[in-house]
Amino acid sequence: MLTDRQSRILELVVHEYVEAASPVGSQLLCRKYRFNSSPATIRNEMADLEDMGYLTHPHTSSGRVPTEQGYRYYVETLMREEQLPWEEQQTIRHQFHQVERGQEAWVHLAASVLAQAAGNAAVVTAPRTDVCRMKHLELVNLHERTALLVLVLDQGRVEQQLLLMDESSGQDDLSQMAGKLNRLFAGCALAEIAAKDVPLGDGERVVMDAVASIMRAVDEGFDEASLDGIREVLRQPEFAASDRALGLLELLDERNVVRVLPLRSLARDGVTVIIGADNPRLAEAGETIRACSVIVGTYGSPGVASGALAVLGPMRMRYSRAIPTVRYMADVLSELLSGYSE
Amino acid sequence: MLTDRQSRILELVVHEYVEAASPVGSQLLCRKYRFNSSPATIRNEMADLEDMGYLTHPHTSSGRVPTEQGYRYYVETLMREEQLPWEEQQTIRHQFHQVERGQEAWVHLAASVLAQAAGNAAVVTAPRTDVCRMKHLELVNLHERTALLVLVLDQGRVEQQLLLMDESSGQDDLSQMAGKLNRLFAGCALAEIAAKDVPLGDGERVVMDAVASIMRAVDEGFDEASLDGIREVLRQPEFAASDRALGLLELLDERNVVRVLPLRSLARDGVTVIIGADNPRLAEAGETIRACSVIVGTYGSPGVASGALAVLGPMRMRYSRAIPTVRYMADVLSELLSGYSE
DNA sequence: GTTAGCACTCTAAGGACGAGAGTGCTAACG
DNA sequence: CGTTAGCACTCTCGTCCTTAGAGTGCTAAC
Repeated sequence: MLTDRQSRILELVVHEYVEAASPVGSQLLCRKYRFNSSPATIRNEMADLEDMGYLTHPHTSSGRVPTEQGYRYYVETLMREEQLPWEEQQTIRHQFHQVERGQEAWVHLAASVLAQAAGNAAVVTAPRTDVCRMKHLELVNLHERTALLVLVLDQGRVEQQLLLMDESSGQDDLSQMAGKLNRLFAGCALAEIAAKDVPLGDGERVVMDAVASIMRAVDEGFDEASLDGIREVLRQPEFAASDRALGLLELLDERNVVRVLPLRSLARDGVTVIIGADNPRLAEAGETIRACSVIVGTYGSPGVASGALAVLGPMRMRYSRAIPTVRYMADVLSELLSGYSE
Repeated sequence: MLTDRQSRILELVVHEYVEAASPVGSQLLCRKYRFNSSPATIRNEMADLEDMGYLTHPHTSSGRVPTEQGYRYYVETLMREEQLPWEEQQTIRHQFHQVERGQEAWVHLAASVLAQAAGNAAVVTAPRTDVCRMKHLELVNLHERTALLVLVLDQGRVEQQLLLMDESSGQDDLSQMAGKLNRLFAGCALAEIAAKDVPLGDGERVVMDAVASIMRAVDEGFDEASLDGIREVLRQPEFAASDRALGLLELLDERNVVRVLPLRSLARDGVTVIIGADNPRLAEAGETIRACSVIVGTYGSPGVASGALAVLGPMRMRYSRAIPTVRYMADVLSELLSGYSE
């Protein structure tokens, strides 16, 4: 257990290091924060904190830097979350004001807003249910035997697929077929479609096979996710070396973030903070992410539809700000989602 | 006009500098390429080439580096385009083999394949016609008064928009309305829809207003584009300094590449190579792009539907490889597109 | 016109050096 | 006994110097 003074010192070291990004020494702490102990005392305490594993030394004669454990203790015990200032809240809300452009755009926007608000990289996964249901399908004739299947799932997610039909059929035929399939299967989950076991014609078979394969991919596959704001992270001094920067870029490709950061399985109730190699799931993700922290939250409601959101930045991150931002953003997205779902 | 020997030297300097990324001196040229003139002679020629503006000196006593003008002369006059090796061709074609996931995915894939093949960043814009035509629209009931408009344009481009209807209507009402609007307007361009001047009900008005605004945005707005492979470029030594890297990342955001690189207006017939601040349209784009080159091509056929593709990399780029890659890729995309359009 | 020779220039890498910041230890203090 | 002043020690960082190496430009000879 830490004494009050030790706590105070640890807190200040974290605070100062997060702001200034350079190791913090006993004098600085003493002067800047009007500590009523002498530098020598602080040094002694720091040495103790180091023995306990909360601080380190980059080299013999430099100031102290928090360890992973130090950050963790700070976040769990010492930190006071800042309230998100009112204007900030308004700015966030405001950006969602005029958007009515479908789910994908919505997720993009959410990631971008979160990244900006948190000043770090942000990931937002699209909302989804446990098993998706087909809401509506449409067939559009593109070219002789080529048709476009447009499949609307619950939550307004839209998937498309090209179909090569056995025989060429006009738009009217296709519309009629779509109508029939909609009447039969609208509102069904994958299992229910299979259970119905309705006899289908050749063309209908092709369509429903495609539908099934899309729905299976959505059910089993990785979430659709949008990523934004890596630039903010790369601006930080820990990524000044270009090889590190490349490492991060390689890791955080929009196409595979969710593979590396399986947000849904990382998220617990409320907001979860993962510091460095904290989490076994992330430990394999390599060097780069071990120098980073991730703050994960969820939005929506478990029964109906839900998604996850996360802020990712260097371990030296302004947690007291980033955590409430994720919290607030989760609320906003939940609210918006409830206006979106059935 | 350059003498044969001068041409030879310029060619070798470009070649060597592109490969090794460090200024090339007279001795190296002499040894490595078994020149049958002495270093001194080469030095004299180099000095002449420098006077004529084809080469420069980073500092008094270093080897020579091509200037923009030097690269341009090389590309226009000296370069022999390499034939893309057959396996490479197959690799490219192969990657398009199994894709049937709609236009957006197609464009993404194209950008990714091009980036990989050229070893540089790549941009591909979605195919489009001069004015888009609506092919089909669909209305899906999401939530009381909220409906999702799914609009399929020609070339299979799908746009979505949420609609807030005046009064709540069931899926049946919506489908009926969609049917009517399809019968009226399917195949029409924006102007033709306006010209028809059909009297519409309140709900129909809302839908068609949304349709018109989407189509206007597509007609007038920037092309949809996909970007990939910036990492390849950042790996190059010219971007080792992290501020430069950040500059490039800022410039080449997927959301605004086309703003900076208006591919369609840059492209001429065939393949266009823009070296450095060559092109007045790019000159304003700032420092970063002035150190880069862009190779632009088009695909599709002007009357029907066409798009643009580009490779972007440092000015020190392997043109003899990148140019044929763009050329070949343009052919492949054209072929694929013709199977896609009406 | 070409080339050998040479003085000159500039970079890159390594070593020396002092200033500055910080530590750890010891001994004195309240 | 906890706290603190004092001090020697360590390590970084920027600067300066030096040296090796690569390359140039010029001149004079071939």
